[in-house]
Amino acid sequence: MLPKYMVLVNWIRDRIKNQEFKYGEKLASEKELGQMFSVSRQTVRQAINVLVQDGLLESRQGSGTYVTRRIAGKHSPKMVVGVISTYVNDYIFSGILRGMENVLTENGYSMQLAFTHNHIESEKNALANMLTRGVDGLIVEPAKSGLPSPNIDLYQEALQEGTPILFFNTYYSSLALPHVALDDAAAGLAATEYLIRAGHRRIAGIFKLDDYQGRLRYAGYVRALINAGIALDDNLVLWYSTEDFADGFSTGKMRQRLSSATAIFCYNDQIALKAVSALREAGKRVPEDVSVISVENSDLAKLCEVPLTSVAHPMEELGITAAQNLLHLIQDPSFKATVNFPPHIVERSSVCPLHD
Amino acid sequence: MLPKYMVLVNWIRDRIKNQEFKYGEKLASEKELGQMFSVSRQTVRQAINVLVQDGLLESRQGSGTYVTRRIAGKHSPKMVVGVISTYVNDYIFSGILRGMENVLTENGYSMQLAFTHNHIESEKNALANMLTRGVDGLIVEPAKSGLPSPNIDLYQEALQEGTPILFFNTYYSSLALPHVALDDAAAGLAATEYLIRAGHRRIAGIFKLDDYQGRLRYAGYVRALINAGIALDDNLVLWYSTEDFADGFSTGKMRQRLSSATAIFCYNDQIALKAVSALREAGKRVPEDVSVISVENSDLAKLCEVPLTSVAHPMEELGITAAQNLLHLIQDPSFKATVNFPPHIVERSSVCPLHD
DNA sequence: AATTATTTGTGCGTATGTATC
DNA sequence: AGATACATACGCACAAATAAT
Repeated sequence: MLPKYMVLVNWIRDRIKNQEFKYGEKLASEKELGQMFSVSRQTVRQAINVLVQDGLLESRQGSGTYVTRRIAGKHSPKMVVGVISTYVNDYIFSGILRGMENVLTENGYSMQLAFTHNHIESEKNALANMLTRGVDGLIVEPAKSGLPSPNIDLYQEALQEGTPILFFNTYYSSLALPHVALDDAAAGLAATEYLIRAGHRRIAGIFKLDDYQGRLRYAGYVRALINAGIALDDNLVLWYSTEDFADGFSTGKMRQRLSSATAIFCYNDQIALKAVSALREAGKRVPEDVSVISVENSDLAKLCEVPLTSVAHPMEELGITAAQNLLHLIQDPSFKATVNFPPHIVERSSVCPLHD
Repeated sequence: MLPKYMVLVNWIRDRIKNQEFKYGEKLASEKELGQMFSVSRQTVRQAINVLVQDGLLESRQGSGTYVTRRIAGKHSPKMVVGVISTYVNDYIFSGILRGMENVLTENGYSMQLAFTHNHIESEKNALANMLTRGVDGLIVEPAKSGLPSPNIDLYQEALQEGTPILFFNTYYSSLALPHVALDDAAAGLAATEYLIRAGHRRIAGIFKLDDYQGRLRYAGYVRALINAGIALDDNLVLWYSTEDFADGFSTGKMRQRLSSATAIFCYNDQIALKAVSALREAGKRVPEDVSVISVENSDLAKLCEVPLTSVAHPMEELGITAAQNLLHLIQDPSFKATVNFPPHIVERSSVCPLHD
């Protein structure tokens, strides 16, 4: 049997959640509430006290009891932004982090950081932790964005509590939340068109299947082929997952499936380097026999033996934009924060024109 | 006029502060307290309620009211560790971060991160922020560790509040706080001895002056020379600061000062590469004319034109150890957390034996 | 500018319920 | 089973702050 004061607590809390009692609004007086619920004034006070401790209500002697104003009110801003990313060691992430950190500290915010290693369970823990602890906003690179997410309820909960969320690098297509990312479809399109312009027609593609970026880059790749009137050959398309790569991706499969291609579009620099070694094992030279293009433009791409032509990732700029837009969102929840960065190809020496 | 219940609140709070009421101890019953202070039981309850909300007391129905048992400090554990580092983009830091993050999340902690860019003022802000917000412990790479720090009072404040502090990479020699770092003196010693064993005697050194690591590596360098009976030539020693490097360190000075050296010990890979280009501009070859050894063993050292022989930095291991030891310190403030990692030279091709 | 009604804050007395020892 | 302690609940009175008249 729920105590009377708890019944009242729940009644008020529900009404605040449903926006029926809006921020800043004045509650009925203690006497009135007591009459409404046929309880004593002391009981009403006990209920109100719980919600004051919770930070949902604020009592002003002689005036009344008010629903706490979220913006510019007493509901103290924590000045902390939660950042959840997939990988620490990722080359791209250190650039993004640099950008975010500059913007956040300049604006007096500090950053709470967690990594998911692209595991759903870690993401769940990180989200729960941030929500419990309380952050003013979340910047998240979702885990396994290419697959349906079981953490959607946690994201919803955060939104209901008024915590703005901004995705970066990738996003869940099923959630209508803002994101800041490289335009991955355009990147796939541009890279594939680049190969087509160099005369290639048998163009293979290697894509990551559990990240939504992979799907989008694949979509761009397919569109480029269709636009050029080239039939899509499923044998030339290879999908891999986070776990595949960790297990030591077998290059045997690569050699076999890609043997007839004259060019390969690779999901990122890391997999591109794997592809290059696989090709070398098969006795093929890059770029003379097979051209390779990738996405990321990391140090790896610059410094490896055959410097890779690659679609640049706007790391630092992306981090800056993400942080700025989240801060906007904190001020104004209706702010349109989505940004897609157009791709930009950095030419090096891993692609050459096809000559038969 | 203070309300009666507040008088009681203060009375109890004082007694807890003075250890007169100890952790876990049972308080007098509400009725008794009421009689003692000649107030009603309701008033006593109101006072107790304030302290329960404060986390100082805990009421158990049917049993009594108890002083909250707490772990070595004023506040309940937040399960958050603050990490303050100098640079985001630093190659070493991403490895350290990876190690720390793994340990912290495995133990249910989250990480609040801030960067100082090696500026004292940023460090001050970061520290103040962490202390205000409340963290269970701090892992700090101090800024300008080679110079006297004006932030010492903030560190003291944190310690007084019972927040353990662990330094990493470097430390303030004036503060008796634990640290986890590469043994920089031993690194300087080992690297210089390596050059001496290769027959070099005119060995220059380039050191960073505002980081304590620079001083220690210099100390190791000097010791190696003395041990080998080589007189220290001040003309062969070059000092630079964070700001010098940011301004675009002039290679002219380097060329001039180092012209007579046959080998150079460099503070890190970054400055070593600067030195290599300076030598090249002066028409000297590395390693044929001048040998170069550095500290860091970054990707840069591996991938640059003349791969650098370098003292390896135990990045990930250091991060793991730092996080583990901080967690130990949180449990047991008397834990000896200091670790100095022995240096370990990775041989590449930037050093060759002296032949006249 | 002073008054008054309203609203919350403080404080007490009492009664009953329920968990613990 | 009984004594004790906290939990819930009601009623009343007055103080202090606020807002409207």
